Amino acid sequence: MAGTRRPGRPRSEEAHGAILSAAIDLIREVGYDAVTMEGIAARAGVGKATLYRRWKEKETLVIEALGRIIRAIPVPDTGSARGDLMAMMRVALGMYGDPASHVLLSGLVAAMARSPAIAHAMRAGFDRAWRQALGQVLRRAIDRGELRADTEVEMATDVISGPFFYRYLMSGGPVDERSARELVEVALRAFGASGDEPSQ
Amino acid sequence: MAGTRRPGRPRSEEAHGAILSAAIDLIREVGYDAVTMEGIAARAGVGKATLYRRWKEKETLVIEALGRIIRAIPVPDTGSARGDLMAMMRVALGMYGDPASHVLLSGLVAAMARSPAIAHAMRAGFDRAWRQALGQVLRRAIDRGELRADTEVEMATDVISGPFFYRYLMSGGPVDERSARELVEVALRAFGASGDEPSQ
DNA sequence: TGTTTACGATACGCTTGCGTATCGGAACAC
DNA sequence: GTGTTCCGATACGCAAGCGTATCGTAAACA
Repeated sequence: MAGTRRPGRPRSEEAHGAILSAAIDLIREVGYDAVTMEGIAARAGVGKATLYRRWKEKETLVIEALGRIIRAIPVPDTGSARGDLMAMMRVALGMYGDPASHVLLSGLVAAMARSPAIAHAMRAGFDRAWRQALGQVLRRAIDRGELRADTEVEMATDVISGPFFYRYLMSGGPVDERSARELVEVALRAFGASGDEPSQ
Repeated sequence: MAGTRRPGRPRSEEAHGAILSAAIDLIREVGYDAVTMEGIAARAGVGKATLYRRWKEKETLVIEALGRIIRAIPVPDTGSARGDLMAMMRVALGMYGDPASHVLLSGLVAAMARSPAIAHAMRAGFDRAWRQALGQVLRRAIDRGELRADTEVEMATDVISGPFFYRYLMSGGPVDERSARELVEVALRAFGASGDEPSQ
């Protein structure tokens, strides 16, 4: 398998990358639904045939493109639950702070509702990376005794993640440093070990 | 103004309602983006001209249709913060429980990102009705001393609303009675007046 | 050098939805 | 009745994107 080599001109890695980049750019600009194969080809500077030689449909192309922009989220270790949670909130703020994220995220959320493959890619990518990092922060805080021993990590994760997601996509409420601090204090009150007094 | 009456056959109220119903049905089935004026007309059993006589574009038609399905949410009054919050959670469960809500909600979320008019209609409708009812529940609990006097109602609203929204549209986590109870207990620990001990 | 495959570009027929126009008939005011 | 407007239905030209096919050229291997 590894050594086999097809005759003829090999597929261009450069074109491959340019197509995936163009796809992501367009999803950010016009949203998933409005992205067309023609548009991707034009943006990437390649012919349509080059796209169809590699992907049968937009869906699989986009799934591969999503894989490119998902990065592992580094798990912060500041020594305290408060510091670690604020570090996680800043990761979220970085994502929400990019104006293009709105069209990108909402378009993909809509696509998830209609395409199980897109839903799987998003959950196994973005969502998983985020909740793994946050889950590790929470479990470490539980082990250190900063958070209640009976903390349900899944619920805590969603209590911390949900409010900004909801504000960003629905209510339009503030998604900023100040709200992040509020939210962390709320989480510490909700899940903090009894006896701990949240600071100011 | 009020007494003026145009000559000729009046516009059919029946057709008007049929069109709006058809629009909502289609948004639930295929999502906002995939809804077409032709599809709405066919589903409603009217001619396309009847649509264009009343609305210039899909956007304004949908906004009027949204107005039809938004209802005021009754503010529960069970006597306790826990009971009131659970009643509110059951309203949310009712909405999320309908499988068609997924395509409806996610499609509209995507449309909000591209259309300020849709965004306004959603925020002034669904979102406002929900957070007004929940806000009233929270303020009453604060007045009764069940919740901390310094509770930020906006943050509390989003801490309670966000997790299910996030699970429903992104992570796919459980949105059920059991999770609702967990979430209410979390909120009571986070915002409960000091000294109060959350039951079980 | 010859063979093979991919390259960018472009043309093709096809489908879908757009928004408008037109039709005979129906519902209202006068 | 007469005039006016709306009714459902349908035809129209237009634009966009689909997926395929076909150019001549470029890059690999034998």
